[in-house]
Amino acid sequence: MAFPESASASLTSAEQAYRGDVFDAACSSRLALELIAGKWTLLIMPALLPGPMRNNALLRKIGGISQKVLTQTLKELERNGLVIREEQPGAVAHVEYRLSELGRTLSDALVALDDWAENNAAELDAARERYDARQQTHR
Amino acid sequence: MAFPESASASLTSAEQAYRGDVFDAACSSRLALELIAGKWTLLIMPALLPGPMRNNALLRKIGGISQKVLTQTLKELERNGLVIREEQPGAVAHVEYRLSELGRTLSDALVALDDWAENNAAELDAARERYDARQQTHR
DNA sequence: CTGTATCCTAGCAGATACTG
DNA sequence: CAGTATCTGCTAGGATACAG
Repeated sequence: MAFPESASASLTSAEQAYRGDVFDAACSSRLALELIAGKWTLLIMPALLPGPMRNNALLRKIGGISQKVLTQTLKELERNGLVIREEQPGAVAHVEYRLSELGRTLSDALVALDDWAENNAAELDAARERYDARQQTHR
Repeated sequence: MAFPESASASLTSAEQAYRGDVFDAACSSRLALELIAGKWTLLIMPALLPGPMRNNALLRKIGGISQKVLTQTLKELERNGLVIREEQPGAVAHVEYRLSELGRTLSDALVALDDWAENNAAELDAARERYDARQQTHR
């Protein structure tokens, strides 16, 4: 659950000493997994890879997300140290979001997934059609 | 949204020429993304990477999953052509699940995510604690 | 052993309106 | 522009019992 705390007050190089097991429901790596498994995390993080982005820009870039969910997800990502929120000085409100170092390493892995989805979506569609057609005839 | 691509031979030409955009809510690659974004998909697929597994073995290996959700998720993965379900002959019921070719390519990407989660869970924990402590003092 | 069939509930997430 | 505040529907998912 929370046994890495003893050796990781500041997390220098001793952080590699700990390795979790995602298959263990009680392991905190499960929390990490559930965070990054979120359907919006998979889009927000890669969207920030090219550079910092503002709220509205993200809203426009990520089709289908609502303002509320975007804010919620960004806040959760910030809380976990993956995204950095920065209020820019000025008269009008101006906030930028960018990836942390840690966030960038995650984004790389997520981009691979996005690419996989884009490249294999058609094959999945075809498989679904085949499966559903088979069910039709069998029942 | 159309790219020339020489992919799998089992696909029709129309399917081969298609490349999606996950940022487009209407694109079918979104469906693919949502499928693989599921918290259980991220565990089931890598669990099958070493070799075929039976229902009960998966149930034991994947901590926290229920029989119902396991069956549900496996069926959805089978429907999308990622997992193959095979009933073994015999007196007692005996079913094995294994990855398809397509599924194996996805699993590789998912394992990378699992590894990331395991290696960085401690750092996420620390970030959360820092963030929550800051909120405590600021309010 | 491998599921199916219900019932049921917490919380995710959409729509809408308002604030600094 | 960048959020917050509600209200609310939906459905993922847990518990349990039963079936092939």
